[in-house]
Amino acid sequence: MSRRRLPRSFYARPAETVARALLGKYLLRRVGNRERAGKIVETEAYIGPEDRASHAFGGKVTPRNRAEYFVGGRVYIYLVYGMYWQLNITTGVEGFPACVLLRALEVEGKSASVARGPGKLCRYLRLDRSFYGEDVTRSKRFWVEDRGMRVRQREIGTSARIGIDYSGPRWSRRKLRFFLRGSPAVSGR
DNA sequence: GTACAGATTGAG
DNA sequence: TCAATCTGTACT
Repeated sequence: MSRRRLPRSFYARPAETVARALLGKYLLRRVGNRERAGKIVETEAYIGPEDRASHAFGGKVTPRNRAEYFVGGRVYIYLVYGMYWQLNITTGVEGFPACVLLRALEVEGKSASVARGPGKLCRYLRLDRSFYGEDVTRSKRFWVEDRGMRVRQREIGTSARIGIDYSGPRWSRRKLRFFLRGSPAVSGR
């Protein structure tokens, strides 16, 4: 099986494009001499300073969200509800705040629910604050691989993003969530 | 300093 | 339906 780490150029595109393109790719996490891997089946795009649902709405910069402005291919991770980590990978160019939220993985040989949902995804891959700003194009402990899986457009479902009702009708309804139709690991209540 | 809500989850 | 649990942010 071909296993190619995704290069910087993959992430140097609009968040919406990258969010779609990440479906069917694999997240790899090295823990000691073991690896944990999972196929990405659900993502969301946060597309820039005009996106009311984004932590960087209006160009806001804080200690927590500054990584969202990093060049495409770096980790923006933060804690929600005081207990769950949320993994994002930045997209586009340095200085423009856009990213993709990784919401669910399908893990071979494991229950479909093991990494179903952004909090559980981070728990399964053991990702936390120490990965803040990690460069996934270079990191030895965390990266994304293309294993040659082809995803057809019609296999991709879209919907409004989850949990961002505070962002107003225009942005909360926009279809910036992407998922592989039929995957048992896709979240949703 | 204090109050409050959040890109969620699992129990009841 | 609700509480856990804690940080960033707004406001006193």
